[in-house]
Amino acid sequence: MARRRRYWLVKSEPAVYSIHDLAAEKGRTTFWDGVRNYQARNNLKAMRRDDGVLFHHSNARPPGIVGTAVVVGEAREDATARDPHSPGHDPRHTREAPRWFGVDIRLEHIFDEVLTLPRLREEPGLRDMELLRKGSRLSVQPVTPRAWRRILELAGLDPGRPAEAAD
DNA sequence: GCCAACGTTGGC
DNA sequence: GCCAACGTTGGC
Repeated sequence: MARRRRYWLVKSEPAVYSIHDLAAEKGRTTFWDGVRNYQARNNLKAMRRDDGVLFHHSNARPPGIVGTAVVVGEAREDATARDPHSPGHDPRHTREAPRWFGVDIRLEHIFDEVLTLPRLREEPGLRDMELLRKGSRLSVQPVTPRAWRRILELAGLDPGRPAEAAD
């Protein structure tokens, strides 16, 4: 009955919103909003409570994966799309017919060291990651269980809950 | 700062 | 429906 846990990766520019900003939030939890790409939005909508999230710093020096979070609430309307003063304002979005969504995530771990893109590229097992594809821009992307486990190993963490254990 | 990659827009 | 123009992302 239980759905298998899924894994995701979200990007954020640390100058805009870093993992340390997430750490400073009440309950270390935030509503992940502002996504304005349909594929990324569809990934947000596919997220379920307890899914694992890799937190990536883009446009950073160095860019890389800096920690993990967990999905604590499923997709709901991104009200910033209704705010005329928001850069993500979209007049096609209404409360009644929402077009854009966000999810609630809670910080789990901040890695001791950034897993930089060059470091990740050294890993044969991670070659297929969307993140490492040339020109990859998708800001919310799926991660395979295998990649999740490898990345947590590289970060020196126990991959945690036995994600692949019998349901 | 450069620029490749890619999504979106809008004329036709 | 096509596709050129344009804007954005994000590594380097």
